[in-house]
Amino acid sequence: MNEKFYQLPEEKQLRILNAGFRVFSKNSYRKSPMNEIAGEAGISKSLLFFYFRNKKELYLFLMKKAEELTSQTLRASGCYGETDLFEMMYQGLLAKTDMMRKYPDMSAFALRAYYEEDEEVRDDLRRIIAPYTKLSTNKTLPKLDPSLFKEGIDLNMMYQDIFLASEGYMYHMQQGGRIDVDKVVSDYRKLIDFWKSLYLK
Amino acid sequence: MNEKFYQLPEEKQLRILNAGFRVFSKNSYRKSPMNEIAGEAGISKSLLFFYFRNKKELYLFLMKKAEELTSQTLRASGCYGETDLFEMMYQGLLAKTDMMRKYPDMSAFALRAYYEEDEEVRDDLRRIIAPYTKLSTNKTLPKLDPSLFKEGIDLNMMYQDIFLASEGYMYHMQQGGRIDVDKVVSDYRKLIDFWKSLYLK
DNA sequence: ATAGTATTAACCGATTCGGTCAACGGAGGT
DNA sequence: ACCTCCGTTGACCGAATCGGTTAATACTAT
Repeated sequence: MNEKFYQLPEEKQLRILNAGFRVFSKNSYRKSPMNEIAGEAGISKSLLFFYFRNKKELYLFLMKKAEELTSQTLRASGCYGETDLFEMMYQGLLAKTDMMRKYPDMSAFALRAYYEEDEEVRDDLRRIIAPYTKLSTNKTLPKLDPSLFKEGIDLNMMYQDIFLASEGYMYHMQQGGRIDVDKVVSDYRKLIDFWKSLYLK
Repeated sequence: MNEKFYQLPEEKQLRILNAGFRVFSKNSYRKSPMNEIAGEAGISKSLLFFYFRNKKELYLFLMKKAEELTSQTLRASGCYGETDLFEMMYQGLLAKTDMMRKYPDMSAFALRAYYEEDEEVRDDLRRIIAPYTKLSTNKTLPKLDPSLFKEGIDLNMMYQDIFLASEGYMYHMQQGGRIDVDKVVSDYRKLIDFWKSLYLK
């Protein structure tokens, strides 16, 4: 892509990025026209083609950006340093919501790109996603200190419970256009506290 | 639509329905071509236009079919007659999985149609969805007998927990192509039993 | 004015779209 | 063998859309 893109005022860069995320997240790669992205970003199609040589380049650029932003945000959130399982999940969701404020459609875009099958981009796509693919084994619970939890609790089931509910939250957030992010966060915090009182000694 | 459609062997009807659900669920109404649906169903585009006068008619027919099938299946599942909250949710998920076996992409289609904004179908769509819209207040908990549950449990939070986790399950099921429906059901059953041991006296 | 840069309208050839229509093929009936 | 009916299709149409190019415009600093 054209280096000039980075010299743009940040607000304009953001508009273009988000327009790309938005359009590509709603339809497949092939069914997402460049002029629609340009229109959403408030620029002309020609200018979009000036910054990105072709559609494929823009698409892959967006994917790289998404991967880079998520891993960076997640690392900076401190959720990996958390020892308390519940606080760790809370920090994780906090990080995600922060990103959703700045890039509302990025996660939807990434999710869709993950399953994109179009031969024009498939291979290069897999190459970008590859490292992230193995990491998605987070359905299995991390190591926990059983002495912290009430007796008789099936920790495996507990983790499934809170993991699925958290995913249900994320699902809610992405569904149906705009939502009150702050309310979601505070609701989730309440749920976390509920779980703590339920499971912790 | 053409009455001849109903005279088709059921297997062929099913193929056409599912092809429509599939294609319309992956892209917006405008970006879902008729020839793609025909190809997916294994018939020619001409024949598809023989059964359905135009794209709009097919789309609305599918929506009506989806609404009709879900409400009917849900009613027949007996989940409304259940008094036990947990068993009620289990029956509800059972009904949904049964439908997913026969119409794998119907719920994804219905979900997407719910937010479809294309002016060509928007108004007629709303008219079909309207009754179902008010009903979606199931985020608030039904009436429960507190004496059945352990003391000190915040029933409101408990319901949010299991409701969200259930949605997380449904989310899992729809995501990422084909999955083992039977495994999902048995996993969910385990989770239900876990909740019972956790919350019930 | 000038030079350089950011931005666009207009255009191009190729493809796709919704929809039509004449024709094909097979299964009786005569 | 011929006819007829009917499910089905390939070929076609005009319009729209697509990715991408280019020549010209608007803007800005000198």
